[in-house]
Amino acid sequence: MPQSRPRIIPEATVARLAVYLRVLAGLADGGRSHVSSGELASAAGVNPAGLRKDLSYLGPCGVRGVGYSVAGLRDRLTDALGGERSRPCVLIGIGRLGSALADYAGFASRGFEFVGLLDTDPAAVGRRVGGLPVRPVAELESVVAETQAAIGVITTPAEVAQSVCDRLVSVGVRSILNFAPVALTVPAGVDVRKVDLSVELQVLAFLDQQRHGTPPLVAPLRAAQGSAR
Amino acid sequence: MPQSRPRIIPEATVARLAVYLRVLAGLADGGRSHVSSGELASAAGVNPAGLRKDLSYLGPCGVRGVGYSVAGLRDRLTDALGGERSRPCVLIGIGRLGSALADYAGFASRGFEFVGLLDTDPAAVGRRVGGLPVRPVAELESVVAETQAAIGVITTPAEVAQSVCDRLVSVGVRSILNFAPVALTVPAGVDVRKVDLSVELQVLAFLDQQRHGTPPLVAPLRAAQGSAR
DNA sequence: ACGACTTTGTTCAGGCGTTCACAAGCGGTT
DNA sequence: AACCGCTTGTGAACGCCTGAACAAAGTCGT
Repeated sequence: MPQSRPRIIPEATVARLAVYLRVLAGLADGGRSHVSSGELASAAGVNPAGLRKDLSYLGPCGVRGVGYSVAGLRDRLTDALGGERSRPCVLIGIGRLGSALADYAGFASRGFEFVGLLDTDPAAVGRRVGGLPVRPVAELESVVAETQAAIGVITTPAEVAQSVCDRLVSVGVRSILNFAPVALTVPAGVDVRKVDLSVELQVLAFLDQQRHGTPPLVAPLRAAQGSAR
Repeated sequence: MPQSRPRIIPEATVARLAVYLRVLAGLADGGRSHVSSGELASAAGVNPAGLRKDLSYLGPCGVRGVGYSVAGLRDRLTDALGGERSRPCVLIGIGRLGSALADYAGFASRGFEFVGLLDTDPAAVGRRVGGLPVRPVAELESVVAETQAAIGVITTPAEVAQSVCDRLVSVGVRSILNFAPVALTVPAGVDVRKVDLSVELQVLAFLDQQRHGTPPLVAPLRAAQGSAR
């Protein structure tokens, strides 16, 4: 028997699998029973061949000549991405961004449930956000212990992000989503993903400048060089 | 003399340059005059050699044996990423996430200024968010024309994101940052960057399950897989 | 029942990004 | 003035991911 199931899946593929899953959920709601790789790829914004390669990491999921069963593939992807069980998350830093995340419906529908909201600001503590009371950040350790939170989301100012991260790790959180604009250092065995909104805008600005009207910007020290394009 | 200046800069490098710039700004505030690649790389969470390679796309920026001038490198990066001029942005979809972005201080400090906030909800229109009044989305075209907005940020529900995107493109916006969970299709010459919060969480969930739930299946040839990232 | 069409799954080559290792260059010291 | 240590900048190898072509397989029509 081939034990080819637990093939290692590239991280880039995992991210796309999550996108496919969302598209499939929409198709299932629309009553579709089958999809071709071409249609799925177009809806997800990727290459059809790449999509088939991504899915092939899960083993054969489709029927040749027909396509993929929407419900079947959805279930298989759900499984591969961690099942349907609810994943408890704690969120530290209930500012505007934190509040927005706390009651973003897109999380709950995918099995991510916020079970703890923490903030240092006494004015924020006690407020209810998304049906949950904000608690003082001093209770971080006890909240994680009570709720068995598996994922920590950091939306604090940059200065305190590392200390919050350290405290999360110390009580057993191994998955961290970081919105603070700093590079967190964590011990091996802990996964950190960083979302950096300013960087996204700055990449767009760079691409626009590069493509559009590239003025011959040159360092004042060196002589001017042509800016071909 | 080599005229190697307009080397193409990989997009991944551009994203990291933005991170270096932020770290340098912090160092400059702290009064530091010089940094080594090692220290900068550690603060940015990347490999020192990779950092030097990234910077080398801009031409020689450092002094051998000494390091990089904090102020000098900061200015050079600022220039490379589009200068210091303010970039006007419009934001469509003033829900909780949109409101959070609208007065996020991190954008303004990097030259990104929201000049138009748009929403369909009549209850939202007229509210002031971050010192700017919310206007009806019907005025999208005129707002972009008035303000010469260069970047569009979409935080609408998924269903209307494509139509908003089309309208932005039709009035000349060439850079779009999309928070809606759909793949936008745009004509050539338009750049779209997508931020997908659910996907980030789902990747974390997958990595956790993979590491935590399957010890014996996959051969741990590379033991102690560190996940520094 | 058979053939042809459709669509998947896989294999192969190409490009890109990352990492390591070394030579070049500058400042400080004797 | 020359040497030495330190740091940058770059060239090359490695691995990963992406994109395209091909074979396998199942279904529909006749």
